[in-house]
Amino acid sequence: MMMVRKSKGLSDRHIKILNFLGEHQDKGYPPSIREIGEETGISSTSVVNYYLEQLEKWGYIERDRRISRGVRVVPERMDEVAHRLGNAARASVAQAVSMAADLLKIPLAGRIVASAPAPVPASDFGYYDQEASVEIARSLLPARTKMDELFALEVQGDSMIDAMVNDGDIVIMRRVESNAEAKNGEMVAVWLPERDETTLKYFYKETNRYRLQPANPTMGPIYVDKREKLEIRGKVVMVIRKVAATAM
Amino acid sequence: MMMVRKSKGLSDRHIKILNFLGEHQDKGYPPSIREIGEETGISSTSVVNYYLEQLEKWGYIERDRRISRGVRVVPERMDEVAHRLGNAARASVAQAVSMAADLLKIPLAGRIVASAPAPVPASDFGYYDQEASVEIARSLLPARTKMDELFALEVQGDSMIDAMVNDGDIVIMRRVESNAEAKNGEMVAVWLPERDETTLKYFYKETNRYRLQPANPTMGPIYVDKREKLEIRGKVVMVIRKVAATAM
DNA sequence: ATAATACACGAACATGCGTTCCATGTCAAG
DNA sequence: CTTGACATGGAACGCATGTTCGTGTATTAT
Repeated sequence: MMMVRKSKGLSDRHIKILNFLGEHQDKGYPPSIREIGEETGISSTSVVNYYLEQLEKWGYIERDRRISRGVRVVPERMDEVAHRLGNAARASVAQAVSMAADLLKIPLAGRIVASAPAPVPASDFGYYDQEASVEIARSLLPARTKMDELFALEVQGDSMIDAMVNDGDIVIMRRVESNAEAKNGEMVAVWLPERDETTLKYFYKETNRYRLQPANPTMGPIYVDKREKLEIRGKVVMVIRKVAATAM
Repeated sequence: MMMVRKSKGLSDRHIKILNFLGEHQDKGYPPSIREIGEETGISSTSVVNYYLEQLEKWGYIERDRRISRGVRVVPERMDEVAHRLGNAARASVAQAVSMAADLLKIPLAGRIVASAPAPVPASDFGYYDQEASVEIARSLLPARTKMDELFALEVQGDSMIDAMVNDGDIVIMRRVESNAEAKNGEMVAVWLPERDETTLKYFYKETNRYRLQPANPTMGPIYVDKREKLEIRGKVVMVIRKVAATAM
């Protein structure tokens, strides 16, 4: 009689480690044993090594013992684990697999209008149907941008001219989980529930208020008292305008 | 502000190192200084370090000094060097795996300012081995766009706000051979020699004058008498704005 | 000729980082 | 209760690797 081996292994710690390895690929180099331990709450390097040896034996990772940070995930086996990871992790893993892609397919989440909150894809969006998507060369984005944080919106109406954005423009946005993620000086899409208004503005947190600065330098800022509700729907990463002949 | 580096300065050893860094990516982790030295025929680690510092200063690689093997190539800069490498190397370096016709590499011809005629690439430029280019997904452009007609300009200064184009924006343009090619309602870059002014406007030919209509609907048109010189430098196809946090 | 640069080497040094060994805790089988 | 396979920590050890420094050699400007 053998012990109760939890149905072939992959404990919570295994998962955490695999997850971290996947996410870490963006950095361009693998993590060290100590970094893995720190991230996964394992204090001893020997324990991390213990798990890495198992993962290697089971074929989830490959290691090069002669070398610092000589560890890498085996992409084929990652799919097998994907359902036990968060979606973000899955995306980062999947991205790592086809890392050669110079072209990012960014889901088009909907339209942004001044009079309604900007649509934001659910953070747990399963497989984004590429029905509607915008393709962007990776070279246009800051290095190390995670594609699973990005989505696109089409601007409707010309009420955002103060942001130098017009009807038909496409804004590429990065999802934010909370208002706190927005740093001063970043351009964000803000929803002001009490005014029923969405605008694109540079965001500045001041003492007792928020300052929302239009991109157009000839226009003045608007101020929002901190007691007023304010919801940041995303950070603006890029604006694309397809210029077509217009009849006037 | 994006500066373009003269390809001068990249010695044979720089190239070799970049090449090796690119090829080594397959292994899943970056090489060590000593490995780089061994591969490129440099016996001293300090010399390798010497070159890595230069490459970092010039923006070809990024380093994390705290970390072993903490070096990574900057993909955007790599294809700039690709033509100096062999084919095999190019594949691994530029990761041109899916470099199908999905991605257009548009030469960045220079800058457009209000006070000078917009630069236009020579119509006979066969090889664009320019260091500077912008990559655009073909899906963003109208079908059947000939890529050899396209070029890109970076906007300098905020004097084109009336066209909803600001400092740092990139405009993708289509070359025109003569003024006659511009049709009513198309947005063009116009050079007005008698006023020493370049502007981006919607173009309309009227009875005795040209009407140049700003993209911003809140602003009025300007009129140019047909006797005045007017030179159309290109048609605007697309405007791209990379939004970055700004300190204000 | 002298001085200033840019390149190049190799050795010494300081850390980074993986490995190994030992102690401890847990739990189920005998 | 004892045993033994696992799981976990912690610390020491030692090779791996980046950094610094002294020195040497061309090339070019003064």
